[in-house]
Amino acid sequence: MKTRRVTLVDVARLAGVDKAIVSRVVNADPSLVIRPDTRERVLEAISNLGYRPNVAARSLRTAKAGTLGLVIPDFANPVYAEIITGAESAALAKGHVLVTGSSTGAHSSMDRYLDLLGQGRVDGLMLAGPTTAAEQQKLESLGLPWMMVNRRDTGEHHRYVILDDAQAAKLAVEHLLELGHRKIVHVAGPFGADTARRRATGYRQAMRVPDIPVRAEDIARGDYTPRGGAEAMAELLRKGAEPTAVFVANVAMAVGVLDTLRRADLRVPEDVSVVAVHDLPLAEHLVPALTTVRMPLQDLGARAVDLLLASSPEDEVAEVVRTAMELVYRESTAPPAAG
Amino acid sequence: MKTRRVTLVDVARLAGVDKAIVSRVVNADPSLVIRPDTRERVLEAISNLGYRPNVAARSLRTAKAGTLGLVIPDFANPVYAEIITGAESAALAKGHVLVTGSSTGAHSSMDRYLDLLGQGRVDGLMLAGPTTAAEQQKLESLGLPWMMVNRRDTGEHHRYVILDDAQAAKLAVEHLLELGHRKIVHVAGPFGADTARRRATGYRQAMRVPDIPVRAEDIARGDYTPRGGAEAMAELLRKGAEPTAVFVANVAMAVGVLDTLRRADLRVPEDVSVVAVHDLPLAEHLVPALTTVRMPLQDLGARAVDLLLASSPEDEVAEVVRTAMELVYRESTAPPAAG
DNA sequence: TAGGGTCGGTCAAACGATTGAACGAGCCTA
DNA sequence: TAGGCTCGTTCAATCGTTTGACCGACCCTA
Repeated sequence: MKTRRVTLVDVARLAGVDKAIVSRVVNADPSLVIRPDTRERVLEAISNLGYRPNVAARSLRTAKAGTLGLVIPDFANPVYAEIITGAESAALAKGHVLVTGSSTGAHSSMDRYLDLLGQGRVDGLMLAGPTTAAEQQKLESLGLPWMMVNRRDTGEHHRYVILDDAQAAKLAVEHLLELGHRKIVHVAGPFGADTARRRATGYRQAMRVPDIPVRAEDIARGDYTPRGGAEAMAELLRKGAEPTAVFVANVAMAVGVLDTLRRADLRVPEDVSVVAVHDLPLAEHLVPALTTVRMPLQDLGARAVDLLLASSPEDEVAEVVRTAMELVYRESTAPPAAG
Repeated sequence: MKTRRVTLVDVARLAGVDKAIVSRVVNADPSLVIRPDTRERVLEAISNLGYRPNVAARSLRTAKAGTLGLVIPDFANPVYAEIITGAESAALAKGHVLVTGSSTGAHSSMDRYLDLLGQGRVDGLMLAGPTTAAEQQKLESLGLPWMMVNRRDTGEHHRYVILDDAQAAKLAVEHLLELGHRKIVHVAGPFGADTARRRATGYRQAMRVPDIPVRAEDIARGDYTPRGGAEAMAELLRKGAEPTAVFVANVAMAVGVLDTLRRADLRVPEDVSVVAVHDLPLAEHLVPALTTVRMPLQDLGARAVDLLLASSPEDEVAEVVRTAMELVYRESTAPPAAG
């Protein structure tokens, strides 16, 4: 019972019109003038036969795939889950399908993807996470619009969308300042990540307002992982800093920071307050529940899609998404102990 | 500088051969007999021009998209992240691209996806997570091979791949038994989830070996969320069960279980041991670090892809992936307190 | 009644790759 | 030297849609 797939021609035959008519009806071509009853016949034929346009043929003809690509480092990282969610939603709203791939799996890599995507599989490409200059070079050569998401690209020709990380950091630090903290240290992210650099800048800026000096030993760097956070916190304690509060550059490191503080018999928030960027679902279930700054990561993903669809390969794109950020006040922050 | 895209014809012209030759070289057609120097010329032309086959044209001709679809409920759930990772890796290994979509977003739904996928966008479809009978009906009508992943489908015509959930449950409960526990209760998953039912069955089976009776009040049901787990645990305590150990059907609920135990001033593992299925990255960072049973979720995703690619729409597919499972012994389980 | 406008369609040429069939040039054999 | 075989390559139809160009019928107007 090998039912051949239904094509435009089948519909046209059933409706007694030319396939061109059917095509224009399907695509709501504004230049089409048609009698209501003819349109009715066509629509009926479509639904009777269960016609669905063949995407390959359409793509071939129009040179548009109706698909966008998003490459992330790792599906297991919840930060990317939010970006994906936002991007998918925006893509669907514009009638596009989103292909999300990870660049760190056993069989995957940027290169592998660029090969597989070939020509005409996607209309544009978004890269979240680290990318080498060589890869950016290769991207340019594809002739596709592309964009870095949550990372500034290097190079003179800019194509990126990022969030206002400095502002997020400020919100976090201001929260600590308002609670009365003055000895506030910072567990920063890796030097290579520009998000980490912007958050560190925001920390410094916020500390400047009440004119609290930030010494070198008030900042330690981790690699955005729990272990990295634990080590960075340990380093801060070892250096003799006796903070009443810690601003941590991401939640993964905050997990490690809490571990280290627990081992050092420092209670959170009684002895030390902890606040981190950004508000992952996980934050609520840590012990104590973590105070965070929620960043608009879904908006970031959505905005990337919109910009991508609106841009040509030659365009310059550089945007900072400034949707409101919010401090989520939970149990890990409190006023410093008196005295 | 609108450089026209490079096609087979361009390559053929440069190499001084017919485009048929180029096509066969690109696809490594075994029926092709060709002089080594000709092949060399072709390959050189390909690389000089940077030729990449047009996917749409190829799909149109071959009626194969080279793409598989995977629909999950939610990107933020780390369980699906593992399935995706496995599926992506297997798809790439077979030269296919994986399109992953979520069915619960603002603009997405099963239906929306089925429409968007149209005809010829994917060669097969995998559904992880709940699906209605109506949706299964619609899937059948697409004429595509499809498959439920980590869920048994209803209906007489089976298409599913699942894991051995009962075995996972047994491993967890046996671990508790070996530690010396006998008062072991179960926080089960929602009735609608067949994974939950299989895990409950495994719990009962394991308890039968040492002939420990399982009473109705030894099992409470949650909805696979932290809150659900917390409530189920509270219910168990209220019912007067004085367990020395809890087997929890998933990690999300275990988070809630730990909360409830903490609130009830029961120490873990001194007063109550807790073990859960499956080993998410998160488990290691809970307080105390959670003992779990690691299930081969990546294998599940990979196997689904392999089966999908090997099956026709009419085939029956029903497989239980039995890759070894492993108990991950952490801090939340210990022998029961003496006396 | 010739000329010009709508209306309501039809025609046919792309888009780029795949693939069965055909074909010419050598060479071998009888 | 004709016929057949192998080798290496070319020919051309085909996949299903899109879309600019064209066309016939009808009505209106001068």
